[in-house]
Amino acid sequence: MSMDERKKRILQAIIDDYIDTAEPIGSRTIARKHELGLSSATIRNEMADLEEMGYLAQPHTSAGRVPSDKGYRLYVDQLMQVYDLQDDEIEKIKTAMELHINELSQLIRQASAVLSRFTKYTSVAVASQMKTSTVKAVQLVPIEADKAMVIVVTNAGIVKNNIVKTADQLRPEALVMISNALNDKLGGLSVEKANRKISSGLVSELEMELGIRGELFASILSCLAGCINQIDNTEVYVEGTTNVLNHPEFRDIIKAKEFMSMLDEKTSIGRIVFDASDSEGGIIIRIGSENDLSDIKDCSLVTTNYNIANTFIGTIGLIGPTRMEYPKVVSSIGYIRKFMNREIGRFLGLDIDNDL
Amino acid sequence: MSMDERKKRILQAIIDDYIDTAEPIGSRTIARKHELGLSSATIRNEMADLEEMGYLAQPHTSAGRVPSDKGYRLYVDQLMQVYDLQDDEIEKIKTAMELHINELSQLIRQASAVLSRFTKYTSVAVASQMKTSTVKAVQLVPIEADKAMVIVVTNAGIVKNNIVKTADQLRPEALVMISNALNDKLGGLSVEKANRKISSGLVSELEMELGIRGELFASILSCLAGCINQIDNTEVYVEGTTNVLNHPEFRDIIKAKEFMSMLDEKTSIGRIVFDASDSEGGIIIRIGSENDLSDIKDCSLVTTNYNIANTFIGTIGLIGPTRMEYPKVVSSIGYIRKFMNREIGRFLGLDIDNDL
DNA sequence: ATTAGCACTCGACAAGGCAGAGTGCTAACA
DNA sequence: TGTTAGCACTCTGCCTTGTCGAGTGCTAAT
Repeated sequence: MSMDERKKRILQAIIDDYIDTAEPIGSRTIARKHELGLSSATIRNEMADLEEMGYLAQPHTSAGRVPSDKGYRLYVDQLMQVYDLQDDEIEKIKTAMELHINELSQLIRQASAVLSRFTKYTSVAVASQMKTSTVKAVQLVPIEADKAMVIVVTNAGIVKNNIVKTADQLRPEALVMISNALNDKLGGLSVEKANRKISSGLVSELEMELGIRGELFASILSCLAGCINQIDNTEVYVEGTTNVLNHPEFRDIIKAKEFMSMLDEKTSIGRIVFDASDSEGGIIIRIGSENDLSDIKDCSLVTTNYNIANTFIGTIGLIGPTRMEYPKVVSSIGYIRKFMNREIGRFLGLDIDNDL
Repeated sequence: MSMDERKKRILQAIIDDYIDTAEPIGSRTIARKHELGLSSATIRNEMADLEEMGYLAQPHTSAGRVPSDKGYRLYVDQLMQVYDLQDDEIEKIKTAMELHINELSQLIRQASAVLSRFTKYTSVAVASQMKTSTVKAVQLVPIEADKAMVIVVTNAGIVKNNIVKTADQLRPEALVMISNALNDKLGGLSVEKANRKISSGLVSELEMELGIRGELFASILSCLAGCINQIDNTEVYVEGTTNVLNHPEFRDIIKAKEFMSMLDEKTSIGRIVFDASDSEGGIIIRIGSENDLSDIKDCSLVTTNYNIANTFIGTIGLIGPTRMEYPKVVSSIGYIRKFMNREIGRFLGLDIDNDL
């Protein structure tokens, strides 16, 4: 039995309908609603074939068919029709993203929120893998006689700061000296290297060069190390969790609860999304059991990476029932991705100008 | 008809049971489970009285009674027995709060999360009303030739920063001058006053004093204004939304959805929580219709303020069905409040030491 | 190869019946 | 006079039953 063109068209029709209605689809429905020029009986036979081939499943005898994960896979790979965002939809996204962005994380969160509101699914954004980031600037700011703020800026525009208690004897001028020395030593290093450098004798190195007693600024260095470690922390933003309640597959409150608890585990969902992301600019679709975690074996994940120039910054995606509106989801994510890349570039001052 | 002691004990028994079981309570249940030395018939008569007086309600004839808002009010005011946290519970909270706190907002979020996880209700924390904050330090940090970071620190330890594009001609030394001048001018001012000062001719004032052309640093000032405005932004943290799904009053998915959507409106729930907060150290309980917003007329809100010395910083609380475990909730919030106050003090370097 | 027809299956839904928990009322009791 | 026992009544939840509609597989005719 082979997968001929007719079977594909029937499968497509079934999946389209099922995505729409969430009800098992019967042969008559297809015969009526789609102009395939076939009777319900013929379609019935084809459907039996498709089931045997594993593309469809039957909840019970004498119900209609529902797509299997394998069916969805064929659908997203070959059958579904590209959905072009309408002008007004693009406008809607654009205005929703219109916001005074002050921090990179704000942009990411905003994008995540817009995506989930627009698609009515749950969005997950991971700002991760800052391991590739490099330290751009280190600065010490005196705040009070015995307190200073340590600030680290990375090339990706991430800013971390921390207040540290300093020795009373440290005068502001000394702070400036230390600050400059730190910039010299750490500027341009990757986060990992900077960390290693701090923990391997930077104190005594500076002690010699600056002529300041090490114990006076040791606390500053350990605080700095803390900041740098924070950079490496992957942040996970989940938006629109309540959207799942709109989908009939989560009508059962226990299912809904499971789903939401799973999303509350930010780190694990972050890992899943991150692991799902792949290579460069593509949009990755993971359907049901294709996902590693069994918790989401009834869900699909559509993700993409956002980045700047060639630096990978993070992943953003949507999660929903396997019965997802793939065409719309894919184009939405594609658009948001482009939008984010442009905004991030703009935010960091790289004037990349591509039209949207 | 008066509210004698016996009626109170019966009411207490009913509410205790109802909080436990979420089922309407009948006279026989009370007679059996509580040692009141009364028959079900007597209790029945008393219950009829309590209903007439408005403390109880009946879902329908021939069902048991449920407490009304008025009943809960009497309960929390006079009847409920103080719940003392067990040693192991305190330990649990303490270890959960054990965390390297780097930012004030992190502490608040953490406290909120712990509270919701411990009580199984939904927690809301508002870090708000920074209007009373004053500017402690302003700092400009050069990042690249034509970019600088503007940093503002307040007396409450809030830090905001922003990157700004500067004129090429501004040398780092000029930045230091401007920075110092800004500290002079704005240090100690309230957020509002600082804002007003910036917008009312600070540019020309500095131009004169420093001998630097105003247009060179106007962008810095507007960026600074942006930072200061951000300080004023109230942040709202909601944790444990999925907890509501555990309570039978939200078994209906529509109710659950309503509740969650309401919580998604961060600003409005923030306002409600904030409005509910009152005066100083007390714990405020708002039961059902006592709340201003009709959206939560089936919910109770238990809130308290956290602060440092005498400066009000924000509000934290729990939201759940009116059928709440008030005794446990109240003592949990009370404990978290003390804990936060101490940690905040410690974080800001005021070594207040009170045992917990 | 396709289609019409038919018998069969299964879930959804409404109607009816029953058991259990609770009430209000009345009359008896201490 | 307050308390209690007893009884008739009511309402919900649950289970059973019957019916309807959508869907299927199979067979025979086209």
